[in-house]
Amino acid sequence: MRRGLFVYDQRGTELAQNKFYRRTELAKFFVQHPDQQEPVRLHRRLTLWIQNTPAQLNTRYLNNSSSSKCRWRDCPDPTHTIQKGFWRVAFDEYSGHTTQNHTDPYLNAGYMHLYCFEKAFDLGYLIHHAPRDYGFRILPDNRHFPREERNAASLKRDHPEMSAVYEKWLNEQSQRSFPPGYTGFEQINVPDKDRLWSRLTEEHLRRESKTRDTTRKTRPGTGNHIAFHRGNLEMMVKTKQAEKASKKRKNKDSDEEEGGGGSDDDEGVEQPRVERPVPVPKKRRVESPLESPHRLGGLVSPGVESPHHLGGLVGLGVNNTQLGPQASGFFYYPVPDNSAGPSLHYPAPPAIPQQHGFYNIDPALAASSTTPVRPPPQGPSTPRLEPVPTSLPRTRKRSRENSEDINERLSKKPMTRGGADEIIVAMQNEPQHVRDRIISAAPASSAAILKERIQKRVLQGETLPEVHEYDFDARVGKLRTRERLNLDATLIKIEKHKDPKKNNSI
DNA sequence: TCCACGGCATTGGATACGAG
DNA sequence: CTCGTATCCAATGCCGTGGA
Repeated sequence: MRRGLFVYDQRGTELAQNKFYRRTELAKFFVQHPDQQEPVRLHRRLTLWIQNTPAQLNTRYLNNSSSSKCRWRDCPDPTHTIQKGFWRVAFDEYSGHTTQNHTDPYLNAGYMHLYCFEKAFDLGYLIHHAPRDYGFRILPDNRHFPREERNAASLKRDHPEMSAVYEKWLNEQSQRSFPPGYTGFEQINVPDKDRLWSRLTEEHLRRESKTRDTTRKTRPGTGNHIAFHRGNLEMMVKTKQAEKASKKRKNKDSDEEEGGGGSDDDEGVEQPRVERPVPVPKKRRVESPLESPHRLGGLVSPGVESPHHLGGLVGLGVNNTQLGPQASGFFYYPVPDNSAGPSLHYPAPPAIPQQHGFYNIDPALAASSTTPVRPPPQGPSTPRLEPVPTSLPRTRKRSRENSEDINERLSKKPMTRGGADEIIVAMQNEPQHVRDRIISAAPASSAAILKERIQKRVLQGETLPEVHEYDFDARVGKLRTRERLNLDATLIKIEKHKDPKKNNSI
């Protein structure tokens, strides 16, 4: 087995950024992880959650928006973005822990569009048979987390009726029959209306408030929204590409007109335009025909793809000639909500070693770089107050992050003198334009306190940038006299309240 | 008081463009 | 070439308003 196929990020939690996988590779990941036998992976209990794509949770991921990319290499979207409104599948390798909320439920090994999953695999078959045959589960995400206010990824987030849609679709799947040796990792041809992504999207659109629909329609825009593509990722991508090509064409036309162009028009005869080819994304390897049955005859055969295309699985012992349902139409139904099938015994998670937050699955193994340790959530509410370490080279990104953190501090009212001192330290490593940006975003009252503290520290002999190097006056000047007096009085009160012994000492 | 509705704000992704 | 910024667009959340 090829080592290094599933490389994790530095924290060992998530598949490496910008790494995308072929169908066969994903199947390997689901069925038997290359490192399954290693001690660090003993806790691995893979569950694929069918879920909503939550909004405003990028800060919860390890690598912001990179974490939530679709991991299928042949995803129709060249950017692999799973946009809000699309359904997705989360690869939760440690579901025994996340379900109990002992680990952060938003830190998963990876994600896929549900659209892509259904295009790449036989979802209906795998939901029923994977627990017994392959040792992983596929479940609708209906979880409630004890330590979360809500499950923003829940299938039922917007409408509880989504569960019924899922159940209905699942029941329909049980009517299907399969040839011997069927693995479920085949690509199948099914009309869109019979895909789960379509059923869920249609129900979602049917149940959404009129307001949302009206808002969508009245907004200026291209119209390539969910009510148009209805969850069809390929349609969305193609429409977007066509719009882009059209826009470029228009721009080119107008440029030519402005520059006295149009001379090479064919005698005024209107010719059908040829769309410009959409640029191929970089670093995307050209696949061999064997890897994609679409390239073989243009279409997947109406039946199923030969399991031989899944050559990698044969070596894993998951060629399903023995495991598959010998009696066509037989379906194995082990998966009511949140339960495990008979072949899946998920042990109770270890005791929680701390009152709050999440914990590492196996602290003893945390030192290993490949340990699947889930770090505490990178909550947006935890501002970094330290200055950027001087050992790291200063970059625009770091400066921006630092200035954002400082601005967050500055926005907290009222600011104390101690707080102002911390911010001054944090700003020291930043160049003037960054300091200006911080100050310009600060409330006038906070800027006033900062100015006062800097003046005091300079007078005490500290080597700080001169006060005039901070663009305070624009901010402080906005404070009227009465406001300044009020601020001063408030400040004194705060300082007294914080430390009565030290009051008046500043 | 509750609820539906409508408007606006926020957030995040994509992209073009410019600076270093 | 990389990184940062500005802008546009879509989805979603929040909040005010008015009617029952």
